[in-house]
This record gives sequence, C-alpha cells and structure tokens, in this order.
Amino acid sequence: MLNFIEELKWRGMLHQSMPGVEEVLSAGKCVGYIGFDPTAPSLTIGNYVQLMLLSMFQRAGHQPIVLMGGATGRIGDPSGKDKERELKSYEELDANLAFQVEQMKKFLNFETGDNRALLVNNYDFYKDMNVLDFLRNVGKTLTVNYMQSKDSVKKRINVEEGGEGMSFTEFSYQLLQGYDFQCLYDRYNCIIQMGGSDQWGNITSGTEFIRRNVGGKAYAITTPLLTKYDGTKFGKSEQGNIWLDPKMTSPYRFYQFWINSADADLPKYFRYFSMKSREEIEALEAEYAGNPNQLKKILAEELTRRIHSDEDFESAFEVTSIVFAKGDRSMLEKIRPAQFEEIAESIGIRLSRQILSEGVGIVQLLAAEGAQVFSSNSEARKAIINNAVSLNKSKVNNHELMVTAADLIHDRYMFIENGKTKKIVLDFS
RNA sequence: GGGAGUGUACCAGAGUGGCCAAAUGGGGCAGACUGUAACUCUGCUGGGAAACCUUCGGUGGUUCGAAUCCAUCCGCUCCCA
Repeated sequence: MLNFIEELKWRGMLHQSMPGVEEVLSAGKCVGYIGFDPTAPSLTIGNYVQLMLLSMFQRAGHQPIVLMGGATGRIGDPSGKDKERELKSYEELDANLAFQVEQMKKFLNFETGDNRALLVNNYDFYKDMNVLDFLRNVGKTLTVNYMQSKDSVKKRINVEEGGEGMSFTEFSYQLLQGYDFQCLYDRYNCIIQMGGSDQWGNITSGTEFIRRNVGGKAYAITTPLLTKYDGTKFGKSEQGNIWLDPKMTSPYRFYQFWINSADADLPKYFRYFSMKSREEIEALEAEYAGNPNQLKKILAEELTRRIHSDEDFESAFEVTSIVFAKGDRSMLEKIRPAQFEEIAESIGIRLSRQILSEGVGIVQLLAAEGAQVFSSNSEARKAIINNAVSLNKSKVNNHELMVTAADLIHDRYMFIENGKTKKIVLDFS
C-alpha cells in the first residue's frame, strides 16, 4: 500500500502541510476531502491534478470525499483571482455540477470497499440556513482581522499595490469553505483537507473552524501550483483550456497537448500525472534520457487511455501518425476512405459541397463561415502570404488560388495545414 | 451625502483637436533554424482587393475635422461623513 505523504514528496506534489499529518495518516485510515466548484461544464486537466491526489489518497487506504461546491460555486472563490468574478446562474451551476460528478466517477472508486469515495454537495449545508443562523453560527467564528490577513484577500484590498477591491460576497467565501470543513468533520469525521497551494488560506480557515467550534484537530495539505517551465499557467493550449470532456477537447487534441508540451516540463508532468510507480517512472526517465519525445508519447498514451478510452487513444495515435507524416498529395490519395473518415472525425469540419461548384478562392474558403480555419479574409490572406498554409500537403504560395472539386481527395476531403501543428480536414460530404 | 480620480485594441499602457486604426511592452499567430520542443532572429496581430468602413465606457453636442473640447448618463477606485 502507498505511503501517501512519501508518494507526494517524491512526486513533487507536496507544497505545504500542517505538522502532525504524517503521524495521523500512518496511524490508520483517515478521511480527507477536496472541494470542486462547478464553474464550468467539465473538469479541466488542472482539476485532474486534484483527482490524482484523491486517487492516491484512496490507494493509500484512506477515504476520499469529493465535495462539490453547489453552495460555494454560487459565491465565487476569490483565491488566485485579481478581479471580482461574474456570478453564474443557478441553472448553469447545477448543470455544470451534474456533468462534473459524472466525470469524477471515472477516476475514483465510489462503489466498493470500506474506503470508497463519498460525494457530498455543500449546498446541503446551507440550503436550510437563514441569514441570522449564518451570522451567529458561521460568521462569528472568525474575526474580520483574521480573514483580512489571508493572501487572497490582502491582494485585492491593498489598493496601492493594484488591488481592485472585493465584494462582501467574495470576502465571505472563506467562511463557507471553513464551515464546509467543519460540517464534514462532524458528519464524516473528515480531518484532512487538500487542495492547490492557492487554497492554503481557505483550508486553514477550516481548521480554525474545527478548533474553535468543536474543539477538534484537523489538517491541511496543499500541492504546488502546477506551472509551465516559463512560469505561465498550466493547462491551456492555443485553443483554450484542456477539458476532460471529449466534446469540449477531442481526444486527438488532448493527445496532442501532451505531445506538444515543452521538454523542460516533462519530468514534472510525468510525476504529476502518471499512475506509474516511482520505479517505473525512474526507469523510463533513465531509458529515454536523450529522447524526450518518446517520454511525451508514453505519457500522452497513458493519459489518453485513462481519461478517454483505449479506442480514443488508438484513433488519436493513428490520426497523428498519418497527419504528421511527410509526403505529398499522392500519399493522401493512398489513405483508405474508411481511414479518412476516422481522421475527419477527429479534425474534420463539414462544409457544403455547393461552394465548390464554380470554384472558390482559397482565402474565401478558409475564412468561410463554418470553416473556422481563419476568422477573416485578411487573416487568411496574411497567413498564405506568410507561407503558413498548405493544401493537400503542398504549400499554397498564391493567395488568389482557385480551389475546385479537382482538389478533393476521394472526391470528398481537403487537407489543410496552418503552420506545423494545426491540421484540419475539410469534409465536403 | 460631500470631495478627488478614472474608463483607450486580448492585457498593460501612451496619446489631450487634423500627421490616429491609434506609440510602446506583454501575450497570441506565422516564417527561418529544429524534433509537432526550447532558444534566437524576422514578419503579422479591427474589417475590406481597394476606395473606404467600424473602433478609444454610453448618448447627445461644438467643429470643416473629435480618442482628444462641452453636456449628460453609466461603471470602477480612493478620501471624508
């Protein structure tokens, strides 16, 4: 069985922890939780780090609780945000929450064992509470002074340093999160809260709640904020966030995200995301020390298989090998129609055949509504003039080129590349 | 309630009557080099083939001409009460 803290340490996933956690954890089964606010209809690859944490916690024999922020999501966590946030509608939040819960089920064991994961919604803690109860039972716990001393609050309040101010609503967020912890402590004997390092302040508010209101002892553990080697935010690609929902980020794009990651980030990513053991990971790193691309492939494969499926990986892998192969139009012609269909499924965009009937300018085609390759004619033209665009594996060097049905592969597809990594199949079905 | 500021493109931020589609930096995209990496260098970064059109919080004015002046409204911040 895993030693939870040891595991976190060698993976570089331990940022801060309260003294005494190690002893408590090694003394036997503990209950711990991580909160997730339903701010989006899918979890992101960033949330996945927290799921890994819960998963390791579970594999170490402890019991994880997923706390869904039905209530806290309605408020908005100010941590790590330099601006007040737009509130989301209740409908949207409820829908998001349902989607995210579905995704969770894939990564934690909610079904069997005496340490099976529990799912709790903090809306249940508040739905029957009125304002006076809140002020007397929750608000009374912490002083404003204490709450103000938290980093996330200080940054926003200190105007000399560019703080933008903060509404009372967001200021109260830490009260909710603190009270959450207390409720879980009461109901499930939950004594550990985990989270990203930006959550430290909120988590320690929770341990204060438990100490003051029920005289208990609870602990905090945080992971370092995962960043890219250049210090920028992890988990965004050119096209935006990397979601776990295949409808929002296709398995192909998910696979490509890892293949495209920087060499310098790889060791860190491997330790954060791979379920492989320490021995396996260290062996792989030694074996492929001079070949980071191979390591990227191994990690990309593992994650695509786990987060999506074996079939999704096979498909993403195959599409990648075809689409990135060197060659010319004749090579595209050799691809079987059935296989082309699979490629189109990953990176295809459907267009009406009609626009080809009389021939269409390459610029107009690529900027066409629905083609989504470029957002305007001039953008498309500039890209072509910059030598960035290929049609059926050959560079387009004339922005007035007319495209006709003769340019179709298998009388149906066109293969467009913008730059080296952006590949699109136009599907004139 | 009183007072002082402030609002410019993805972000930061200059511009204070024409030379402004708007400096500069960051970010983004692309090209060269490579390995679908990084570094470096180069180009592009509102729309339009162009004439020209739309943009500097909103509206309405002044003017031959407004991001720039005036009025008014809205948002944000700070100080006093």
